[in-house]
Amino acid sequence: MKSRRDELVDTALRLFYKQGFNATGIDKILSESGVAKMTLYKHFGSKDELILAALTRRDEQFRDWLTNAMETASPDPRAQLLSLFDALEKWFRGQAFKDLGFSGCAFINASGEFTDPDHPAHRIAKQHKQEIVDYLAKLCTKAGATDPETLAEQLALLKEGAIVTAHVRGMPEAARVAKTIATGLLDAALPA
Amino acid sequence: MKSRRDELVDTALRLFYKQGFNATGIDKILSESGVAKMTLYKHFGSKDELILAALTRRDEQFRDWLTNAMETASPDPRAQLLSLFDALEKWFRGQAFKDLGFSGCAFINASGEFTDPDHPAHRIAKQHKQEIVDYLAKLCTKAGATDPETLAEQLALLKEGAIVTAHVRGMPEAARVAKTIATGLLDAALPA
DNA sequence: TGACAAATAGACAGATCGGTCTGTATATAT
DNA sequence: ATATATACAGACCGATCTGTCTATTTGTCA
Repeated sequence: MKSRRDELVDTALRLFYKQGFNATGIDKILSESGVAKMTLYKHFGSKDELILAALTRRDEQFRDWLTNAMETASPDPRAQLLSLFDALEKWFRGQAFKDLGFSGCAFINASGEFTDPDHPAHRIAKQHKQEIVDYLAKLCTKAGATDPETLAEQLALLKEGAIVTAHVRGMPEAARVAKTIATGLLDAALPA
Repeated sequence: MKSRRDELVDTALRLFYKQGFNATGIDKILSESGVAKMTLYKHFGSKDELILAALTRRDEQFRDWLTNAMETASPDPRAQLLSLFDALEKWFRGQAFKDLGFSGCAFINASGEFTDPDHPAHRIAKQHKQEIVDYLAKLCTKAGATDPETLAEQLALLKEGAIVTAHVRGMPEAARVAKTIATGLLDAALPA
């Protein structure tokens, strides 16, 4: 059973993601979640704190989904790395996070609204991206890459490019463009 | 000499870019530009129209800068394509658009605040990205690529990945990560 | 000098914002 | 049954938002 706090965070995440952070008012979150205003301010000190809680929830949710998708795709680390882009395409096409749809990356969006790198929301975004790079580097090591960190940075950059292209241009097939490049990188960087 | 309209659009672009669209109020644009409110509403029917004008200005400004940087870098189309990433790194480090600094891509940011693909701001963003792809495809053709459209899409995706990585993670060296990948793509796709 | 266009300052309206407060209802546990 | 914690509804506050209005000033051209 969901707590009132969970109800708030889930509703906030959904609205922030679809309509933006600054454009989403407290009152809309309250009416859509059916929670009273005082309850919000018992759990969170301010709207800003609710934003951070929503982003933290998204971080867990997204990385759980991604690592699960990649690890169930294949036992082979090389194939797992490539399956990243298959998972992305499903996301772009609205087949993951069905209650949220696809409105780009919540962390890229947050960094766009809070451009100051010291803003807490921007810091969470940076941390989220770093954790994904670290996860990819782990897989690259398992796959036998001689320079797993560099390879992970390259794959992560392809991921970001695919997300932006899919969202701004409405082009979910960007995932396959990225996958093609990634295949070439893995062929060159991994032992046959 | 700058018209009052230009003064408004330039100030609006600077504030929208640094602080976000929804977070920037009309009054701040007016006070920083020294323009009266009625003058704004004579030139533009609403804040939304000013947003569109600012994005349109940014489109011209950015593509002028980019194509100029690439075409002055070398007469060779292959080298021009690679110099895209040198230009990006200068941008990331704040050495281009000195009055604006670097706060990510204004069009990615706009798409993040106006996620609806039918929103006029999102449409302008999509169009901006498409025009850059078309320009890259033209250069790829000149460089002798057998499939210039695909190559252009790949290079554009690398560009988007570099921008996001540089902004969200504060990592201007992402331009070189992208350039390394691009070099491999060009080596494989262009005649020796 | 006089007419006209454009921009100015600033009050104002109506809505919405984030956040505070009071008072009531509900549910659990002793 | 009573005490306690939690959440409810909703009024309320000051600030801010976009957009409208009036009245005044500035600059230009004839």
